[in-house]
Amino acid sequence: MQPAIDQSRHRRSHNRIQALLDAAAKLFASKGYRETTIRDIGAEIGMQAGSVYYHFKSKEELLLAVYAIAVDGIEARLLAAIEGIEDPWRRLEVAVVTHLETILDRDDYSSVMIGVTPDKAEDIVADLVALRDRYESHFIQIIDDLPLARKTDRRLLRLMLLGALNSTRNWYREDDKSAAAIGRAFVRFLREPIASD
Amino acid sequence: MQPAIDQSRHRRSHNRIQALLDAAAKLFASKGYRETTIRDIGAEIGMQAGSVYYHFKSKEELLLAVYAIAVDGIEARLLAAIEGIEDPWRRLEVAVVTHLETILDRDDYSSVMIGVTPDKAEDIVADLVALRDRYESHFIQIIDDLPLARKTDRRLLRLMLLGALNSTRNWYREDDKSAAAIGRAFVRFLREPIASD
Amino acid sequence: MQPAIDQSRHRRSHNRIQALLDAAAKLFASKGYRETTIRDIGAEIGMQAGSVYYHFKSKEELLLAVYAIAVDGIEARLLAAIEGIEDPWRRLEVAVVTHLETILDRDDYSSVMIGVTPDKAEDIVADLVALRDRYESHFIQIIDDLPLARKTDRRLLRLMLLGALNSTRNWYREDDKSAAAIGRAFVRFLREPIASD
Amino acid sequence: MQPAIDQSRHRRSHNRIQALLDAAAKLFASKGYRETTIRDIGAEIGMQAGSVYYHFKSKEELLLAVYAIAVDGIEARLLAAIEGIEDPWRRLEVAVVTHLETILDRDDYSSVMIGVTPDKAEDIVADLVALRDRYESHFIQIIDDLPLARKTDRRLLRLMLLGALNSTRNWYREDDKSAAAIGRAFVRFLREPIASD
DNA sequence: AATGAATGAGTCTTCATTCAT
DNA sequence: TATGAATGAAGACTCATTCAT
Repeated sequence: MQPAIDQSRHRRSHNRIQALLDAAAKLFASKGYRETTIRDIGAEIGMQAGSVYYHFKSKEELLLAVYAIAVDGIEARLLAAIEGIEDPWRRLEVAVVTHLETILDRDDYSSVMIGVTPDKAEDIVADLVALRDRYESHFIQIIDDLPLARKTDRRLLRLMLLGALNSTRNWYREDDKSAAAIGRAFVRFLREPIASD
Repeated sequence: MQPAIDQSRHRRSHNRIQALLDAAAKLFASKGYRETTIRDIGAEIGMQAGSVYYHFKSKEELLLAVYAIAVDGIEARLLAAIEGIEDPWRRLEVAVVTHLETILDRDDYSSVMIGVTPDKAEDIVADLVALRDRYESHFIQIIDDLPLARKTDRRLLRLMLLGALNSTRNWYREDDKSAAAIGRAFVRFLREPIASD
Repeated sequence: MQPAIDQSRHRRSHNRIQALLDAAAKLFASKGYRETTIRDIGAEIGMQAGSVYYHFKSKEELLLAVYAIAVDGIEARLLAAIEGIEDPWRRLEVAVVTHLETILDRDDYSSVMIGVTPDKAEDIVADLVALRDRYESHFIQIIDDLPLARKTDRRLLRLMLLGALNSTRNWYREDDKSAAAIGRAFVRFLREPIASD
Repeated sequence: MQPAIDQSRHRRSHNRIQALLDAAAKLFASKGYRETTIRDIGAEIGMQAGSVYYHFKSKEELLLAVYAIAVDGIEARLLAAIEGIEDPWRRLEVAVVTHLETILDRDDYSSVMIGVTPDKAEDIVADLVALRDRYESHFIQIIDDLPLARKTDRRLLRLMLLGALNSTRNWYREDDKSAAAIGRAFVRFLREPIASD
């Protein structure tokens, strides 16, 4: 008879948690983990610092939650994007473009995952790293499927590519080329000989 | 006859500043700027926190000094390494290898320059950025000299390369391939077609 | 029926702020602004130094609050005292006596206003001065209403009187004449010829 | 045989002490005792903070020295000024004008004496007060010599006058009336009835 | 007579966290 | 669910003072 009440409660609570996560993601992404205060996060959604602790038992826990959502999101996007694509090089290109679009379109969650190094939160480094690894495993797979010259160090290739990709957030500006264009260019640099003659 | 006296004086004081810089570089590099305490730095060389301020007027000033030394050092190494090399691709390779050897050999100073983003120190962002730019300008030059296919976006190429290079510090371990090997591989990935057939 | 609950809540919190203000007023008045520590103030009411910052965002803000209360209080007393008095000289006398009674009865707030020069708190000098000016404007008015010999420099007269009044706190002791007696004497010195013959 | 050497030494040292005193007086007068750093004082004359301690064994000792010189100076001026003047009211006027000219002409030493309350320096309060008292005793004398109406509280009169006089430094500006004019006005306010009719 | 270096106690302030309500 | 109040540990920085040289 009154599930509505509970539902609304749940929903409301869910909303608050969601709001909290969004606020945290936004601030962690823009100012950094250390530089963001629990107070800042609360203020963002009109909540008192103390209240945050009703939902998350520590700042690190909050970071972990954001990280988890980030990985879920970017991973889902990636898988959806490459699904059904057969050509290995095409798969890579799509994966790269998708990755870049996600982190450069100022998706706060992914930005946190890219921008906050796990070691900022001592007690959960392992979890954070595991999360990242889960996501990067897809790139391992994709690169493994590439028809490459014998002896190509695929690990190094992946590391080079991801390093380049993730550092785009340090210099990318709104008026730059599109994320997609940049992604395609990166793949082309690797695939086609860039030297003239 | 006894310039030694003056020298010892100078040397002692100079040593303390040097020790301070080394300690700061070490800690900034390993724990991060924000995460490092003036107390930490002092303790590292058996000096009281307050005493640090006799030599540097603020934590930011200390960071700036470390940054400056870092750039002086890595820039000098780079220029020395590529001097006299005519072939443009060879120049790039040497530059890349030198850069990597510097930052991966756990040279604390360079690590700070690579690892500490300028915006962590509000009052000196500009100086920090200027310092970085000075160093990166050499890569602009080197890449400009490369004989590349028309329409190659050289800026993007540089950004990709430096991004990949600098992110090596996030995954590089002692037992990995040598810095030189990694550097050469990176250049090869760009220069030669990696695809089979 | 139980507004008491809300009241007690409010009252409790209000009490802490009040207690804080009282403690600050007391210490600023007796030891001086610079000489008083946030720790001192907290200790006075059994509060941790850090906790003070929950209520006031800086030491200066606390001083400003004390100043504001001081002016509100002394101004209200003054206006109440002279209200309805028609005779200008009588008004002055009452004003002077009231002023003196307020600051000599060891009213901590007023003592802060009289004893702490605005320039001790850089960021709020202007506010402090404005507050003082608001109070002193009443004396300007009162002296303006006095029937004085042509050419009397009323500004100088006010400055002389207030200077004399406010410096009483430097020498006044409990066993001295009463504040009222002193005030009346001061006015008499100005109004009646003190010279014999 | 070589007193010259010693003399020059003495003289030189004397110069440094004098310079130190002047610097201290200047800074204590303009910024306040607490607000002035030993470093500030040293810097003013190109001397290291530590060196100050060769000449004065503590900051308080330095303040005491400044105070003493201040009193010697202002007292000498006062005595010289009133010497030979017979008329008691004229003596007062000259004393007042002289006092005002000394402290308003930005004589740093006297400003310190007027502006720095003895209690800022715990260990030497007594000495400071004694010094002040010595100077003020002359005003006691001068006022005692005034032909005043029976029952005039001469102590109160002196306190009022000195209070008014010394607080001029809080509001006096360059473009104000001259110190002498202000002094004469103050005396007139007391001597002649200011009321019209 | 003066300096350079360092000390150590103290200052304001910040912040993650706790907890009674 | 959430708040208000408070804590306590830590952090950057200051400054009178000391002392070997």
